[in-house]
Amino acid sequence: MQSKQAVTLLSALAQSSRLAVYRLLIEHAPDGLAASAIAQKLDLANATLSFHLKELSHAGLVASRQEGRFIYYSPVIAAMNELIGYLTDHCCSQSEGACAMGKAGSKPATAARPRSAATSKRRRA
Amino acid sequence: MQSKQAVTLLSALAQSSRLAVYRLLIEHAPDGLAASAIAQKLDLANATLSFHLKELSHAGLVASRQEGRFIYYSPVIAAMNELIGYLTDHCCSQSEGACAMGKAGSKPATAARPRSAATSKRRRA
DNA sequence: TAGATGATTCTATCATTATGGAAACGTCGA
DNA sequence: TCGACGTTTCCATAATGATAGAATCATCTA
Repeated sequence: MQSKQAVTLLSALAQSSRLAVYRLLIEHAPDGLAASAIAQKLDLANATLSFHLKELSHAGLVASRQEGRFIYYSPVIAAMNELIGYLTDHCCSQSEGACAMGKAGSKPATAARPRSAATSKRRRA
Repeated sequence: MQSKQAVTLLSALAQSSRLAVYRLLIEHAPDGLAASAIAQKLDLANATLSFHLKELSHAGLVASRQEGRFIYYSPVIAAMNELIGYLTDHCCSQSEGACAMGKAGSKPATAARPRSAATSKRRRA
């Protein structure tokens, strides 16, 4: 992944509504959610949500599939993986390998995760 | 880390000049670089660079120290760690733990061993 | 076919961000 | 004290982004 692509992904996530949409979709992966359900849960106007969904899908962070009248949106985990990989590759100074794996102490269960139940929460070995 | 903070960090990095500044600082960590050196290397006007440095430092991604007439900027690894941790915590669906550590699909060595990149020149994916 | 519903696009408006010249501020060496 | 230099702030301008009402498109049911 090159920087231009990274900027695209970062821009897509650097907006509170879009980040909320993405997080909501993650909670409902892999099936995803219909646009109307997202709009209702996040209290967004249809046009506004559609605008944000277009941004997210244009960045490759979400995918959509049609089912009847509904369009379901689901997160593209691979894109997020690439982004995290990019950040990891560029957050470490060569003099000290102080990146994510060395620290391991931030906070395992950050906030109340409704139904995640912290099952697969072991990030990094 | 909460979402608001994540949006702040993502916004700070979601701009090509700022991402380039941060990457440059990472290459010169932990000593950092003087603003004039950054401006010269990235071919940015002084005022523009100062604007971006303010953004980055306001987000907590870079720190500065004064040495005589020079002000040196260096990256704050902990902030990037927090961001990566946040993304990692929210990029995994609970149904499949497909995030960075379990997958190893996109990048051969990096995903499994998050340390690599800093030493090598070939950080492309 | 019509009607209802879900979703997007069109359009306008408002807000934020990016850029850089000019001026001001700080620090240094003489 | 001065002038040189590095950096930031002020300011105006241009570009981009966010928001949502209204219109449009698409799909289902009857």
